[in-house]
Amino acid sequence: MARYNFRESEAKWQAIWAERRTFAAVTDPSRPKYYVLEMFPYPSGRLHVGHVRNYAIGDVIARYKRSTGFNVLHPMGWDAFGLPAENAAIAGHRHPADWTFENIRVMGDQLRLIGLAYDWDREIATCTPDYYRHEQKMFLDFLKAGLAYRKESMVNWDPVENTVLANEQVIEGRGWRSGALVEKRQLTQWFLRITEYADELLDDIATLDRWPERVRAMQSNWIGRSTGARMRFALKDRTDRLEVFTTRPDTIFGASFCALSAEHPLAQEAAAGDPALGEFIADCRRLGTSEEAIETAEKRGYDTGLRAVHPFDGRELPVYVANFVLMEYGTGAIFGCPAHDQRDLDFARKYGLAVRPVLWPTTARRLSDGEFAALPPESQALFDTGEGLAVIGSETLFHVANTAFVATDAADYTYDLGDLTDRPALPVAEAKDIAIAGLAARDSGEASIGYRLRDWGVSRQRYWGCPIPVIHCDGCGVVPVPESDLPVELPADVSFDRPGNPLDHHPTWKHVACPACGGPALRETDTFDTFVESSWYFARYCSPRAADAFDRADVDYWMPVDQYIGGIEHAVLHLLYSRFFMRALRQCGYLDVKEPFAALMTQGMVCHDTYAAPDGQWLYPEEVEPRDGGWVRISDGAPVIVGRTEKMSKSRKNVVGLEKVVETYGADTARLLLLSDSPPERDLEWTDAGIEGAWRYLNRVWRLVTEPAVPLPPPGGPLPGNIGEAATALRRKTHKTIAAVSEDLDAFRLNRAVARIRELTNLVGEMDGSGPGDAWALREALEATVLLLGPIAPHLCEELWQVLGGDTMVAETPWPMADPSLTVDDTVTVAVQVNGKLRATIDLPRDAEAADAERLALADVGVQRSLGGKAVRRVIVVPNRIVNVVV
RNA sequence: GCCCGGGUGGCGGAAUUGGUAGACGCGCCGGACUCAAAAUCCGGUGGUGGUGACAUCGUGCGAGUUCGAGUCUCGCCCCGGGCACCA
Repeated sequence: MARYNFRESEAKWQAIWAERRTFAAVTDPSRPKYYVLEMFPYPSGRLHVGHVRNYAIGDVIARYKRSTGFNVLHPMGWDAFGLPAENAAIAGHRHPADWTFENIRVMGDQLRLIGLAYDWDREIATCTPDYYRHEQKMFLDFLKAGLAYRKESMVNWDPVENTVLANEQVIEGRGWRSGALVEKRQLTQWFLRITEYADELLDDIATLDRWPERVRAMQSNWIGRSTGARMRFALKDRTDRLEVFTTRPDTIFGASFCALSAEHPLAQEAAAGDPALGEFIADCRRLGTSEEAIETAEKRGYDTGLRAVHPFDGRELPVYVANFVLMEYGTGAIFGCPAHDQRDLDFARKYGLAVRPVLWPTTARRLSDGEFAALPPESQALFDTGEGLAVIGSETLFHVANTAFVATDAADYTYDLGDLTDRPALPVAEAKDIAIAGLAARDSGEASIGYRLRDWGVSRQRYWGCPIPVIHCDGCGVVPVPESDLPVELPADVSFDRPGNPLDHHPTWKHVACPACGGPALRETDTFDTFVESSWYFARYCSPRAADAFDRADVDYWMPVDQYIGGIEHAVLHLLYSRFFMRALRQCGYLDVKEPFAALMTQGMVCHDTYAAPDGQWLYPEEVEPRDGGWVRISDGAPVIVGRTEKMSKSRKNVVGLEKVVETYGADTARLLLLSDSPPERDLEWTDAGIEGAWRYLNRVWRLVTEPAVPLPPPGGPLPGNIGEAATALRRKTHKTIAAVSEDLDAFRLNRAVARIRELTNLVGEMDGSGPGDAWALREALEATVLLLGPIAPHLCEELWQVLGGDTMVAETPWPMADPSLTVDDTVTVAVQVNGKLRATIDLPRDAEAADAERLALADVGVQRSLGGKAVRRVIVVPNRIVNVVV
């Protein structure tokens, strides 16, 4: 029995696809386009099977869309700048470029090994000047458009490495590599004005109807728009006023204090005359970022002695510096309303500040004098001090003690303001409007919107990134590099023998003549955050060799990406930055796209069991084997602890090497397992049994095609006149499968598509070929099987297509069409229920009359038995589905 | 705390607009072939009771709507992920 020789076939077809440039995409406005893209990888070393799922999913879609007539763009490239290359340079004394390009070569070969239908002619690497020169030009245009600017900001500074660290690189307050305590340092950095587009980025999420709901929610939360008011409090004995931001202007009558962030200018000023306050502010700074402060979340404050005057009732409110007020949000100052905000209540309880309830649940009612008199004295005391008692319904006491009442839809407003007195069941939104109008009338505030989103800091004190194309001149200030001088290339001769940014240490690179005055000047030595490169690479693929960033005809044709596929870990940053970048580029006239990704699919992780040796060391799967019901280390027979199944990662060593799998089972087998064992968006468990099962199935298909039950007629022959029952059944199954698989692929149900094809295979396997027309039906079924399986197991299917006598490649053969007359059956099996319980099934002609269905159902012996002679009250007939007899 | 997902056999997972729950696969059990094994093929496989046809229970829990609920409504429980002193 011959086995499929995948080694030979896979190499052969990969060579043919490459040689014929089968998957090269050509702009052709006369044809419908389909752009499918998987998030490009960072070339960090080697791929394992877990990395490949993403690409396999995209490949199925690309191949499927191609065969259904779309002009498909499916490119691949490298997100090639980044810190790991520099770390490798420091550790291994290799140049980051060498290290990066070596990894690109290795990983490219790995990707080619699994037969992905990429247009390799469009391959790009973001670390090449050909790529990043355009990014520098974009930056200069952003600068002109006011979308890029410089400002001082706080950064995480590693004093040992002399560099800025990203938040993710700070672990428990220490640098991830040096272990040094990280300092907060004020640095001048470049920012991109993403907040300019905050509203648009938020509102347009509604148009992303083919994005996962959770990604849309995460983006919304990240932008974090909240509407409210800015309001100003006069300060006693001062001429300036204190401005605060609030989302709840309707609770203003409950205000009992104001609070400032430690960084607030007024706090700083007050600290100048109060050393204890200065100490407190320093404390806040220190604890501000530590894990401990966030864990305990203890509210702390310090009275500045300042007094704010309530704009409506003239009460004087103490002004505190409080550790829970953030300078970066709103105005860095708040008013505190303890009765209706939990944080403010916690703070008020700690510092003995008044709690003034001013609105109530609509289900509460205030007490009559008589009821009040009947209350125990301690409750009356609470009410007198404004702590608030009321009755919910007629029973429950409502008492503002340690839980603030936060109304969201409507409330009974009970404070005294000419235009807002005792308004029961007032919608909160309306109350806010009334309060804002009151503020405006007193020149004390107006409606305002706050965002959580901050501008994007893009400066990194790093070598292996895109140089920021500006020059600093003592006389002229910041001078953009003239476009004719682009690209600003990274110098190759750098040294990593001391900490800090090699660009800064380079003897000559940064010394240049000022483009404006010609005098001596210094280049910017910071480079861009690598998220900048990944914010526009997908558009560059449309015209990867164009002299400008984009060829308009190409980018207009191909963009947006029709289907983007990648990990959920990029749900916010990469996707949000890319959405911003398209808008910014549009504003600067580069292209006319707002949303770069029309549809997004976030694939699940590939997981595997973990193995640990007795000493706690992780072991690779190939280092262990099952023995006597347990697991042991192969080298010495030591017992192995099988840990829980986790995402494949090098650190846990629970990875399966790509080459190993491809050598043992072939690329198609690996692809089949990755695509069929779970829905794409869910996690998938890689198991030996799973890969064996996939391998077994492909061999079964191989056998069924190469050794059919009866000799197959030549391809393209006419349907024989005499077709038996078995052949007709197979034909129906074939056409139903074609229809169902097409639907499943359109809906990304790859696992179900595979299940459908397997069903067809099972029926093919049952055919003995003895009936009239069997051979013809078998050929039809096998051809369909090969074409339907083509996107999933492309090498095997090309090989089998040849066996079947195909004169084209599967990759260039149109998707099979289902014959609609064969996708519906003449007879249907209808379930018969008695009182909703299944009692029998009957076969009926399709679309039988309800009366006939009822008659035949009642005639069924099983139905008669369970009726037990009882009178039929009612019969419900759902055509072609069910008959329910009610007794 | 808030926002998203989920909860179905031993396991991964199917199930159209409410209409035969468990497709397909893995595993397991039994059998065929073989000196034996591998590979392959055939049969079985939600629980309980029954020799059996069959009965009965069953989609996290509790109610409800309906001729009929995995699916819809209300109230809970549990798991996973994201966000969070954001005023």
